[in-house]
Amino acid sequence: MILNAFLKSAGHSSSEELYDLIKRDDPSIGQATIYRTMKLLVDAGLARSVDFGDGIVRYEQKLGHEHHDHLICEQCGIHVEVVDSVIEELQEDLAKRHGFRLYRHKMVLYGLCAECSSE
Amino acid sequence: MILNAFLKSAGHSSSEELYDLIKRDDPSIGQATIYRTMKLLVDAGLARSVDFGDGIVRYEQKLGHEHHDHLICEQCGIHVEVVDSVIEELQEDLAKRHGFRLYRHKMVLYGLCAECSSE
DNA sequence: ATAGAAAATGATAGTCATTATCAATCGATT
DNA sequence: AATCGATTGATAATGACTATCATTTTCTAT
Repeated sequence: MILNAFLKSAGHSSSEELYDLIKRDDPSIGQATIYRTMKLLVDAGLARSVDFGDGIVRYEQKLGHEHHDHLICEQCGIHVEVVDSVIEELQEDLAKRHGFRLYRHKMVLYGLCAECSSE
Repeated sequence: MILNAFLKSAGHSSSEELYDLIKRDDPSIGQATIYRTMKLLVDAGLARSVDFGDGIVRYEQKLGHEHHDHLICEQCGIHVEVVDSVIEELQEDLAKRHGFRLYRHKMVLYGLCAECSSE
């Protein structure tokens, strides 16, 4: 049921948001179960957690959903998924230059989207 | 007093860490004051807050301390400040390509440092 | 089927970093 | 010195999340 709600939800949902959704179908569900299940989905490789820096863990689908970074508008909150393969390579190089073996990275770009810029 | 402790502290200190330091000189100080003051220092342009993704806000000096990103060893926790001007440019391009005006970004690379790799 | 073990659930209390509140103190200005 | 606003420290509150624990629910072996 939780998996279903998660898969149906487009974008990046928090456990809290999913809880509100699922409660509509089954008011008896507890939020601890949502938190637990989302962690399980991450372990199972179905979900990936993302950190936008606001203290809330959001989840996005992982299946057929390649790695990407995020571009967020600080005004309206809209977010775009982006990837730049050159940046990815340079990150590898950068880490290697410092003797690090790179496991993963987090990159979030904050700015103003076209809409909000023109206002 | 807080500013002093912050300036003396090398690297990235949390309010909590600064509190422990300052308490030694003045046990009467309250931690709320540290939290408040660190925010003031950020507003005043003396400090910059950094988010390593562990739920703790750390502060670094801003004066004469250019923008940079972070490379963190997931084993021993050591962190290195890095900059790659090409990456920075590409981030600008990337944002522009999506119609965004870029204000700032956050990039944290997680991996294993040379030390920890060789163990 | 069925008893007994193991896992999952919901309710709720607890964490932990941070923030709000509020009375007391400090400080500048008259 | 009196006044009024800003700052402080102590403490309660917040909010996202986690731990606990008694109670189902779900296996699994018989």
